[in-house]
Amino acid sequence: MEAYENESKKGFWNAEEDSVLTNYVKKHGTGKWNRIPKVTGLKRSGKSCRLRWMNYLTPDVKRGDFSEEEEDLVVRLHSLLGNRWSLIAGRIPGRTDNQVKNFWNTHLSKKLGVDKKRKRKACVTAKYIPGVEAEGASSMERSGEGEKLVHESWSDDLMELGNMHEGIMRDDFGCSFSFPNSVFDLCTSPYCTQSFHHSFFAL
DNA sequence: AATGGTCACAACCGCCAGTTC
DNA sequence: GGAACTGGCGGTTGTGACCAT
Repeated sequence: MEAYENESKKGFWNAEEDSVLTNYVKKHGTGKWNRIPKVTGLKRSGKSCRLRWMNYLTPDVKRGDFSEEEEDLVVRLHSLLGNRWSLIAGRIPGRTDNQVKNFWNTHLSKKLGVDKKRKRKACVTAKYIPGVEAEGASSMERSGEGEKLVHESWSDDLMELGNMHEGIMRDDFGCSFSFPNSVFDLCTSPYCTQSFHHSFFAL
């Protein structure tokens, strides 16, 4: 494998490489990315192949400018999740984490006057609330821990949001607060769908 | 037309967590 | 238990396009 890594080509992909990668994925499916250079002869690392497929070649990936709806969604999700680009992208059909990240960095952070440094590592501890957790296993649920760090980058915006919705989130945001873990799933659970979701997205 | 600055975005890097042996 | 491997994530960089001078 080292040999492949060492002779890996870098930089932009060409049409031929795209074609080789696309054919491989069509035939074998995704996963086992490190096999691709060996099997196809592509002079790219497995990671590079994965990235190229995920961000560009996947059939359902949407190209072009973000719509106003998408932009609005990114802003709202970012205020909730911080720089969790993969989570944000997961809620925006056809958009990848890289697209969302680039869009934020080039458009929205400028537009909203976000200070990048401010967003980093505002550590908050959340408590697991038995019974509140909705369907769907979460890492917190599985861990069985009473308290666990669940998010390292809750932004100031979320703190403000929390204060505005204290019926949903508790009011002691100084260092810890109780918070349904399913919020991580961005309110697709019954609990959140009925409460947090409506409150939050009605902002 | 040439040059320099800025912008947008694709791709890379380093780190971490999960899995396998 | 731990080393090696693999995939995923967020941050950063490199490059081409565009614009102003």
